[in-house]
Amino acid sequence: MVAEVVVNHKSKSLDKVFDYAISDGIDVKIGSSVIVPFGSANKPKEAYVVKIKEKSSAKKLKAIERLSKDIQLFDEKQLELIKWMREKYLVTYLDAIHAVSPSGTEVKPEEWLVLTEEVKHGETDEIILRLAECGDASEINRFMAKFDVSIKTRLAKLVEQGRIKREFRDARTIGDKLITVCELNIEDGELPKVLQALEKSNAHIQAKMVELLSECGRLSLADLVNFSGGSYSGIRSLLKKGYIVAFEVEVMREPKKSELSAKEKPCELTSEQKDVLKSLLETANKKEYKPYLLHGVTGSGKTEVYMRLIEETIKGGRQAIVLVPEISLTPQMVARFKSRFGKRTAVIHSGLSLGEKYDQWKKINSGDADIVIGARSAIFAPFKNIGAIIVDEEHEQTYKSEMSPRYETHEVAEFRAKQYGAVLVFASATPLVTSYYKAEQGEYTLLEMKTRVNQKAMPKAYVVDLRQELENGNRSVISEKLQEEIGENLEKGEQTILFLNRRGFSTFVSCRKCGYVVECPNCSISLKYHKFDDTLRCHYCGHTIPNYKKCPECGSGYIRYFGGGTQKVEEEIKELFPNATTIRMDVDTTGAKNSHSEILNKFEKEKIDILIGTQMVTKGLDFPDVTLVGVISADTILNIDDYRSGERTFSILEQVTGRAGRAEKTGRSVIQTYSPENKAIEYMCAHNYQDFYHEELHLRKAMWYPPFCSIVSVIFSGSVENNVSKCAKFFAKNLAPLTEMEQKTQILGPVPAYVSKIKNKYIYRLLIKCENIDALNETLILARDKCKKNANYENISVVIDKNPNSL
DNA sequence: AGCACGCCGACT
DNA sequence: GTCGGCGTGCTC
Repeated sequence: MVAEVVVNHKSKSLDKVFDYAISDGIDVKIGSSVIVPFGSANKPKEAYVVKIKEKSSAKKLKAIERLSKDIQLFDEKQLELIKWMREKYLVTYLDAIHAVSPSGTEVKPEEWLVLTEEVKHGETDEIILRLAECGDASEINRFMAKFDVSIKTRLAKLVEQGRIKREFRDARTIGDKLITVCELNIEDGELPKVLQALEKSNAHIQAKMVELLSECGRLSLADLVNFSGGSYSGIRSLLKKGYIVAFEVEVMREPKKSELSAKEKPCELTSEQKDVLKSLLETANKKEYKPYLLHGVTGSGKTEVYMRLIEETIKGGRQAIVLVPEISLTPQMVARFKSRFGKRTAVIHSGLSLGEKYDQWKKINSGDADIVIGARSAIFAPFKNIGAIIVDEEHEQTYKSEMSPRYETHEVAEFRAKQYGAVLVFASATPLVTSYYKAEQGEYTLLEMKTRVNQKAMPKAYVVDLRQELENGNRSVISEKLQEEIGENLEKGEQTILFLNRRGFSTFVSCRKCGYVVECPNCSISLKYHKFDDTLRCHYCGHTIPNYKKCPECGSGYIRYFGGGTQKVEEEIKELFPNATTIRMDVDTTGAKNSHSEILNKFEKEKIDILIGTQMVTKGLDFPDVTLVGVISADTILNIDDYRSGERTFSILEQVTGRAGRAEKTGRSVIQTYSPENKAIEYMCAHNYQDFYHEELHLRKAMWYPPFCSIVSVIFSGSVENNVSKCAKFFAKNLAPLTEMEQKTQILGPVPAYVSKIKNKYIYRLLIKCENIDALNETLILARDKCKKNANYENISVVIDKNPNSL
C-alpha cells in the first residue's frame, strides 16, 4: 500500500503531496502523523497522511519510517475541510492542516552529534572535548553555535573517522503534561511497623507522608510535600528506603477557572424564547443542515435558548460548538455553560498556552466532551457528530482570521454544518448587513426576539451635540448633560460605565511651537503617551522611549498631549467628582492573562462608581447596578474610512448602551458626538435596526459594496520600499485576465497602506472588487506565483486576503 | 529550506 | 588539472 502525505517542511513551495510506501506492521490511516525520509539526505521529517492507495506512479518510492504520534490528527470529514480551505483561501496544505489540528504539537526530528567512545586522558581535539562537556551529545546547530568559526569540515572528518556519529532524535514542541506521583511500596501488615521505625528515628515528616499515602493511595509529589508540611528531602529518603515508589503519569491541564461563578438553573422561557426554540429543535431533530439568523435584542435571553438547544443535541448523541467573539470578555457566559453542563464542556481560546490547547483538543477528540465553547478557532473542534453550531454576536470582527488561513468563520461554520447536517445559528442584536441580507434573500431563516426577558425597555439614549458644547464654552471631554447624569448616579449609589473608542483617543505628543510630532522610527505612526511610567510607546511594534521634556526639533518646552485616552478621562472625572471611585480598563491596565476578569470583579464586588474603558467594556457584561452608560465620542468609530463604519457604529453603540439597566433598574445612556445628525446614531437611539439596515443597504448598493460585491485585498510587504511598490504594480499587471472575465471587476491601487510602515517593513495594498470572488482564484494564484518566482521580489511577501476586516 | 548538480575562474 | 564560488532545480 501507498500513502500520500504532506510533508511538514519550512519551505512553502513544497505544497504538494508525496507518495510513500507503507511497510507491513505500521497502522497508517488518514490523518496519521508519520516520520518519512525526505530529500537527498533522507532527513527524517514529519508528514501527514492525506490518502491511502494501492499503487504509486512515482519513479522512486521510499517507505514511511514510523508513526510519530498515536493520535489521528484529522478524519475524512476534516480532510475535506482542509482541502476546501486550501482552495478557498489560497493557502498551503500545511497552513490548512495546522488550522484544523492542534498547532505546536509537531514532532521535529533533530540532528544530534554523539561521541562514539569515551574520551581518553590526554585528548587534544577541541571539538571532542567540547562535545564531552555537553554530556557526550548535542544537537548539531546548538553545538555549532558555540564556535566562532565554521566547524563543518572538521566535523565531517571526525564523523568519517568514526569518532562522532550523527543521529536523529525527536524534539517535541510540546508534549503531554507529566506529573510525578508516588504510592506506598510496603506489604499490607507492615504499615504499623514502618511507622514505628520512622517515629523512632525522629522522621516525623516521613511518617506523616506514609500515613497520608496509606489514606489516599496515590499523591503527587507536590501534594505530598504540601499536606505533610515537609519538603522533597523526606520523599527522597523514603524512596531510598524503598517504602514508596514514584512514577510519572499524564495529566490533563484544566484551564484556570474563571472566578465569576453563576448559579445556573433552567428558568421559565418567555413565549418568544419558546417559539425560537421550537423552530430550532424541529430542524435539530431532522438532523438536517439549516442556517438561521437569530436577531435578538440585548437581554432577550439568547443564551438560555442556546442551552436548551444544546441539551437536546447532546441527548440525541450529537455535539455542539458555541462560538463567542473573545472568550476572556465573556467569562459570565462560560461560567453559565460550565455550571450547566459541567465537565463535558471544553473551553478553547487564545489565552491558553499551547499545552492547554492541546489538552482541550485531545479531550474533544477522544469523546470526553460534548460541548466546546470558544473563540474563532473553536469552529475546528474535532467532534465526530456535530449537531449544532452557534455563532454568538455574529457581527464581531474577530470572526475573521487575520492570520493564514484568513478564513471567515461564517463560511467555515456553513461548510461544517453542511457536512454533519447540523443546525447553524448566527445570532446578534445587530447582525451584519451581509447576514441580514442573506436572511432577506431566504438563504438564512430569520428568527426574531424583540423583547427583553426582564420586560424593561431598552435604555433611553440622549445625544449630546459636542459642537454646541464647545460653543457654550465647555472645554471638558465630559459634556454638561453627562456630568449631570453622573452626579445623579453617584447620589443614588448606582454604577456608571464610560466608553471610549481606543483608536481616535490615543494620545500622541506634539510640539505646540513647531508642530513636531514624535513618530516611531520603525513604523509610520506616532508614538502614544503612557502616563503611568512617563514613556512614549508604539502600539504596533512596542518601541518605547522616555518622554521628552523639550521638543527635540526646536527645543521649546511647549510639549502637548493630544487626544485623551482613558487616563485623561479618569483625570477629569477625579477633578469633577473628587469623591468618586474609578477604575480603568484598557490595553495598559490589562496586560496579564487574567487581569480582565480581575478588573471586572473589582468593579462589581467593591462597588466602584465609574468604570472607564475601551472596546473591552462593550462585551456581554451583566452588572445589575449599572444604570448609566456614557459614550465620550461616537465620532471616532464613525470616521473610520471603511464602508462598514456605519454598521460598526450602530452595533458598538447598541452594545455599549445595552450595558445599562440589565436588572430591575431602568438604564439610560448619553452619547456625545460632533455629528448628531448621523443616521447610524439616529436609528440607534430609537433602537431601530430594520430602518438602519434598509438605509445602509441602499447605500451599499449605490456604492457597489458588499453584499452586492466581494472584496479581495492583496498586501505586499518588504524592507525596500521601491521594491514593494514595483512588486505590487507587477502583480496588478498580471491581473489583466480579470478584465476579460464575464463578471464585473474593479481594481483599486496599489497604494501605500493606511499605516504604510510597520516594524521597518513597507506595506502596499491592492483592492479588487468583484461579483464572484472564487472565480478569481486562478488569476490570483498565477499573479502571486509570478511575483514569487521573480528574483527581484524574492524578499517580498504577498498575502491575499478575501473579505478583509479593514480597507 | 537544504542539498546536489553544474558551469566558471583562481590556484597547486 | 582541481578546488570552490553560488545560480538552478528537485525533493515521492
